[in-house]
Amino acid sequence: MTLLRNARPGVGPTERGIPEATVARLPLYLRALGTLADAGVATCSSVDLAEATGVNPAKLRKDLSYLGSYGTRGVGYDVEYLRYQIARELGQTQTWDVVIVGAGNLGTALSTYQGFGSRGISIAAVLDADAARVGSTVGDVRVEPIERLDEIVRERSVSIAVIATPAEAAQEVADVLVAAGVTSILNFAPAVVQVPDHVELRKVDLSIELQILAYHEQRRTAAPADDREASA
Amino acid sequence: MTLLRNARPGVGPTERGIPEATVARLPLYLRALGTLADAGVATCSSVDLAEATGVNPAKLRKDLSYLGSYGTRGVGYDVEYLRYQIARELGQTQTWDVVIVGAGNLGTALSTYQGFGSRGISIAAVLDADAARVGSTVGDVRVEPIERLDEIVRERSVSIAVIATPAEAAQEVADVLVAAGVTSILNFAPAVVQVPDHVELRKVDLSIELQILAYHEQRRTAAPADDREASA
DNA sequence: ACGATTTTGTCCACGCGTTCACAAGCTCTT
DNA sequence: AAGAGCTTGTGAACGCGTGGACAAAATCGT
Repeated sequence: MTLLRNARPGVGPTERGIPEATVARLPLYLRALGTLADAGVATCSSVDLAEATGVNPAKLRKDLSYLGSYGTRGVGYDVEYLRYQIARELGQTQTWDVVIVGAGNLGTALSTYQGFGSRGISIAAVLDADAARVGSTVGDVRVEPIERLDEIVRERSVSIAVIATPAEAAQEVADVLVAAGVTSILNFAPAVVQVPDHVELRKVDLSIELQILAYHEQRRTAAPADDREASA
Repeated sequence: MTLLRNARPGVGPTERGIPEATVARLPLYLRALGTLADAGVATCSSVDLAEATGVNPAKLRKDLSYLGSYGTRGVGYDVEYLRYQIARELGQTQTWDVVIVGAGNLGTALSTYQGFGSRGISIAAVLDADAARVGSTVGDVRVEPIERLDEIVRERSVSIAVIATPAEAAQEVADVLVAAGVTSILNFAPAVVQVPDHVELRKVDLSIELQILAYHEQRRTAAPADDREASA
């Protein structure tokens, strides 16, 4: 009866339309479950997991309920079983080849990030437009020239890419990626990038995050001595 | 008349309680306005700005209306004037000293990020626990030993800090930061960090972002040939 | 075997954010 | 000077996400 969640009317149930907010938290649960498993814990309650992840217990249970009924009332969740189910839901039973465009500090940070491997992510290639960087090695892979981007994406059927270039290059890179068949892009460049509807685009802007913090700091310090320009 | 927005009843107006979602978009508008100003554009409509930022025009107008009535009906917004108003609202009329903990690739990427300066952000110090990194230079500043963290934060009255350490060190670093008086933290370490209520904590997890993309890719490819384990 | 205890799964109410639609208000032309 | 044409600012409806509260269900102890 609660089916038809994200379904367009008349098309039939979209089946397992997990809310975006929930999807964003699943990796968090997965990480906590891994820690618990490493510690030898076999079973945990929603309250345990909630404390380990900083999430409200009711919210956590609701999140998990979207995947199915994997818990046991009165007992809790089997750590390994739940871990597998979340990993499967996130698509981590397979390995995803990811291309990273831009071998600056950020691109290098991503390329050398430990822990992608255990989460179904494999760095297929790192590319850069700067000839001085091409040929050097970051992590396990050699830096390729940007000209090979299209070729590499097609040959290896890469569907996920990361843009870690300067802002000026972002849109052009995105266009090449889309044309080559990439359908999910993570953009770190501080620029608005346009992609077709069928391409999933997420963006992370490090500068914006700091500006948000500065806003809160300003409000904090401005609040006590208010009055100025208040009513006007 | 539109005062008393986020006010708790009986306490009096909280004055300018701008929704969090709006605050997160203001830096985006600010960047676009900078681009327009550089291009010599004196005036722009909400539709222009919306296109430049990829935001719905109505949403953009509502966002700006939280700051005040800075537009002119029938005309649009004065680019320089609006730019100044948003910058002021975000606290960019002053400069915020920021401490970066961790001089790995990510910490280095942040330290060398161009464009913090023009957004009221100044890197006060970069610190690392690895003696091999201490003394080297990233951007303009020398890398300091982690032991000096408390001292530096107190001396320079730093209120904003970035954690770019391995996950294991994150909580300990956060504790030192909070004890030293930091009230806003941006955490890049893949770990759940606990801070007191009065401290603002934002987190960015590069691995989680990629896992979310992988989820969507999986759904995309799994959808056509469905049926498997569907109804059960 | 049965009641006490624990914990899940979910209903429901609330609040925030988004978007539409339109009145208010400004400029420009005639 | 008056109307035509824009564009802002906002009221109102809607939908999503959150969290409290509780019934359903499983285990444990006696």
